[in-house]
Amino acid sequence: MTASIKDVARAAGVSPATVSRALGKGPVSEALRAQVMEAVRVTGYRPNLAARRLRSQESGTIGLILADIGNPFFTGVARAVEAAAYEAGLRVLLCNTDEDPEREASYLALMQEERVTGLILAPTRATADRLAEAPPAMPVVLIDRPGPAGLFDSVLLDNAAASAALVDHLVAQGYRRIAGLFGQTSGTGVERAEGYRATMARHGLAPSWRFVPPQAEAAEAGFAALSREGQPEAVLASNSLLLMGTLQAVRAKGLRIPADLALAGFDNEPWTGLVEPGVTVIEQPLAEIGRQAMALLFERLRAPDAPVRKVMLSGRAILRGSTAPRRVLASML
Amino acid sequence: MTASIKDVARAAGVSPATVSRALGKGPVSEALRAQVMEAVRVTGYRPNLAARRLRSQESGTIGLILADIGNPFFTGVARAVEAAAYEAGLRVLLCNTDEDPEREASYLALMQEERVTGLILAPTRATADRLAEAPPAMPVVLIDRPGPAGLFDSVLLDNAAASAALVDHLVAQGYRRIAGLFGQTSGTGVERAEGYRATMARHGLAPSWRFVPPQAEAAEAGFAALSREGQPEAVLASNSLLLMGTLQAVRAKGLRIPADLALAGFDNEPWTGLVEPGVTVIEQPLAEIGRQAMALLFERLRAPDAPVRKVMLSGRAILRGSTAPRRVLASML
DNA sequence: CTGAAAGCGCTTACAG
DNA sequence: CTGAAAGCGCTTACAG
Repeated sequence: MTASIKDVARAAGVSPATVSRALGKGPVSEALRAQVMEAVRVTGYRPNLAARRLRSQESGTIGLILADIGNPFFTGVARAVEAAAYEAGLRVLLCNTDEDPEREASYLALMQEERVTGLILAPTRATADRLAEAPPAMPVVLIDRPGPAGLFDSVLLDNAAASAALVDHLVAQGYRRIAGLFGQTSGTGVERAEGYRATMARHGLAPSWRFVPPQAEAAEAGFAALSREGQPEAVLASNSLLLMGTLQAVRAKGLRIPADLALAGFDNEPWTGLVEPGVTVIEQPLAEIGRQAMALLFERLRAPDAPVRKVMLSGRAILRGSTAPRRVLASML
Repeated sequence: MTASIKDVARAAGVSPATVSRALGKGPVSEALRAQVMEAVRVTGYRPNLAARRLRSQESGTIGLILADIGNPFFTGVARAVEAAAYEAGLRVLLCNTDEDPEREASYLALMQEERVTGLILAPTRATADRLAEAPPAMPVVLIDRPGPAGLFDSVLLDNAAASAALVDHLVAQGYRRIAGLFGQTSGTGVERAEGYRATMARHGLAPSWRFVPPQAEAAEAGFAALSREGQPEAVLASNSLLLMGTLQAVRAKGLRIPADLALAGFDNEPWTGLVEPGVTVIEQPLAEIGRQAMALLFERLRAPDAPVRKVMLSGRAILRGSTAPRRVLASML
């Protein structure tokens, strides 16, 4: 089979301990180190990580559990996490739950079995609740989605402020009947819905909203349901999948944007700037979320008993044609 | 720290061997199994995968090395691979190279060190070439991109046929000056370019193309370069990032599609159907690519010496407004 | 069916 | 700086 450290030792005429030291940080004379390197080359030796981890009791791995690998928000965050981990000499074990609490539980168990050094997690609401009862054995940083209050370090967007900014903008542009579609599986959806409702109330407007599964098809159905309650003048969608689904529904019904319906949402994906008109969105600082999550994790590893920290990042509104000022008269074709 | 199998054995009043058997497939009496399960519950025991792998000499893991986790093509394939692996009781170790041969080499080394059971890989051209000299120690299946001929199982799109279909369609719609932008890092880009050139020749048309890095920004620059050689009537882009970059360049120049320029490319991403007009694309069977890759891997594990197999899948052309028939007269605003 | 023992491939005190 | 020995937490022939 594959060469082991013993084979290398034999080829180099040294002990296995010396091979281990030469490959690691131990003190070895230059002469022996060279012999060992040559023997490594000749034998094609590759260390066995399972053995190394078992012996050293260090996995050298960060776990990253995300809700949807197909969502550019999460891939953007994953990139940043991986870059920071790589710099620190750590590996990333990436898992995708598809918003399924059962898969989340299964991956949480896996992370324990892998004895990962730390865990970065974007939990569904169901898992966020359970996290308090059965906290993982390693440090955890929550990203994008809130967990049980005060128990875990977290990096979150200021969702209430972001929703408020969108509603304020729509109101300023002349829209009043503003409806909302929010993801039902995440605490983030709840926070954005709260921000929406509070801001509508502040403006003295009646809210009209639905919680739906975070998928484009669900948004189409949700939009149809909202429309049956009275055609809205504008729709706010709490993530890019819902935004896309809403746009598809709008196109299917032949509605014009923004003349018949204004549209705003979250995540500045390339397509939101390519459709006509462009869609107004809240841009999230993906890379910063990933970096901050790793920073919190490292600090937690250094100081396990430090107080729990919550990092709140602000989104940035990107205003486009989908929320142009409302024309009260019927628009002229 | 965490409980080990010894702790469970002590709590259950049995030997570690019995615990191991109760948790695995070994023969254990129902009574002892129940005792063990209760002890597992009490101690909160989770098996240590590093120890299990070291002892059993089985990683239970498939490696998946992809060129770009941000490309929906690859996330789609990854989903299918993970689903098939999960069904087989295997884990997936997912790595993202960002088209960087150095990172590819580093991840190939990692896969050896993890002793993964098998490897699914979408290599850059640079790595594909090197694969012949230093073949990995485990079975390898290439996806999306060709490798050294006849050495590895592979699942590929029929790229020449797909390019030909797009060129034939453009020609049938009345376009003649058809330019091409192709990704330079992958063998796929080369195959699509070949198909483009051969089909242009078959129609007696002069080809005009550029190889560019597979990024939207590079496509904008590449499109500018092509335009300097004479404004094309149509552009073919060999993947969705290049397609998006071309569309952005077209928008920036104020060109109308298809009146000033027809556009066609690869990958049926949602945005290609949402922009106006929709963009004609070749849809790839993402899930099928992932499934076939896993199937080839399993067969290879079962029969290491079976002949090398190459699975060729066909794309499906989705025709949209971006390639509507050419109007020879200046279009009327 | 069950237990005692060996050993997977490493790293790391312990001596020298 | 170097080597012999122990041991990380499991699984698996080997006996019984």
